[in-house]
Amino acid sequence: MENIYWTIYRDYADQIEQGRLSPDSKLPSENQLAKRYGTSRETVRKALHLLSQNGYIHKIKGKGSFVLHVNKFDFPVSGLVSFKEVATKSGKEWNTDVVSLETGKPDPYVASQLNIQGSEAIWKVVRVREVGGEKIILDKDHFHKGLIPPLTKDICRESIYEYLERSSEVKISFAKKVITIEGATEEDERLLDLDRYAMMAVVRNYVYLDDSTLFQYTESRHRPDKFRFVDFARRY
Amino acid sequence: MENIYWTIYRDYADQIEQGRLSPDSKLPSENQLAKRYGTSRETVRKALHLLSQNGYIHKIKGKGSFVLHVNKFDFPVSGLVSFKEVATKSGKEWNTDVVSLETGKPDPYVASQLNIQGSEAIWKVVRVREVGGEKIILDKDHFHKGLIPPLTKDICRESIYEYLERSSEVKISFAKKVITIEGATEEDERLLDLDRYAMMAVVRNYVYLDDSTLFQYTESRHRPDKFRFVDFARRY
DNA sequence: GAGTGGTCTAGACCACTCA
DNA sequence: GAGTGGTCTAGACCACTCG
Repeated sequence: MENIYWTIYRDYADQIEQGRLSPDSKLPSENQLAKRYGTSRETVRKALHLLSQNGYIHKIKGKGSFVLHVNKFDFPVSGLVSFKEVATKSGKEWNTDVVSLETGKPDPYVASQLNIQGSEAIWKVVRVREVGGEKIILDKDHFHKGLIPPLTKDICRESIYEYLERSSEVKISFAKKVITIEGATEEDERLLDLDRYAMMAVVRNYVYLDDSTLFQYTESRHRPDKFRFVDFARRY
Repeated sequence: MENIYWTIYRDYADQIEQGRLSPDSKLPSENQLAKRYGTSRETVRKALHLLSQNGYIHKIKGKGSFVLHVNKFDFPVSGLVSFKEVATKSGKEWNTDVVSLETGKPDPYVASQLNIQGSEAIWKVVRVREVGGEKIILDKDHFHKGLIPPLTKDICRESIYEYLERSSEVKISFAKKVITIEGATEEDERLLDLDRYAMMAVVRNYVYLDDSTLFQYTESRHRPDKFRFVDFARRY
């Protein structure tokens, strides 16, 4: 139940994702929705605004709200979605191999990325992502040790995000992604099925908590032929 | 003046961009802002929500709204910003060379991307972007001819977006970007300073109008060492 | 003219933080 | 307990679309 606007948002986001509402079809008007959910029009508008921001619908003044053509299975979808969420949605066979899970002092580069001073310890997780039988993505995660509950290999094999969200001590708030293209390293070649590719798509992810402290730095290295990033943007 | 919430948004976005409000500093409370702008709290909240979505500020319940560390000069900033906007903000010396500007029938690939049927004509613009003396980006723009006012080489050398926004017949609403990495083509090699690079970062941009018709398809091909894409995302 | 979404108001109650 | 942001309400007026 929770928030009314969130309920409305989920209702329609789910219907659109599952194709039960087809593209170009018209949503009920804001007044109708307000009556149906027993709430005020402004609350309905909050939900529709969210749907619009996330590329589910499009609103036209004087006409109504319409379902957009959503390309499902875009990888990775823009935003803060975890590998597991994306992989399971895509329906492809996938697997995560935890190469290493250790705790200790960060090397200087990571320390600077995480704004770490002095002798603070971190969790360092290295994972290889296998999709369709090929080792394609190398994920190197770094967390402030003091900020999260203890990790295990089993948790890393599933989804660290799901674990953190459930354990609820930690609230993820926002993130910044930087995408660049860089030469493959010796490590990439050793751990992945690189074929002849010499370059990698590198996504650096900086994740912040609710109180705006930086708590995670992740480097996600993708084989270029399998890399695809989708971004939906709206003018105001 | 226009909308109140837009005025408030611009006021603070400008102050933060120009560094007149330093990171971590606290904004006035929503009630104070409502008084100061002679408006209601909900309207102030709309402006703050926009600032928050765009990565300018961060709101903490019970405490207030705080300025985030904005990395200026990130190229390209997430969203619908044109090359000219980004280039001028970065302060680097830049130049646009209009390789060709023609109108006619699209080839089959572009026609399918633009959802063109039958004998509709398009504008096709090919531009080379030079930054710091190097030809780095190849932009191939395609517009439905019937949807926009006529283009000239001079307009293409400046900013097509500025021109379209001023001419006001056309209202850009939302866009979808897809980033992939692909092999360099013979055309890339001929028109750009590619050095030894064999791959390109390709950004396909699908731009829609207010009535949700697709009106532009652009392929933006970047030399990999100069490519950088930044995305700011928020959990709700 | 009826219906739609866009903006705005003046309140209300809540959960949270901090002194 | 005073102040903060988060949610919600029940209205209002406007600009726009369409028959």
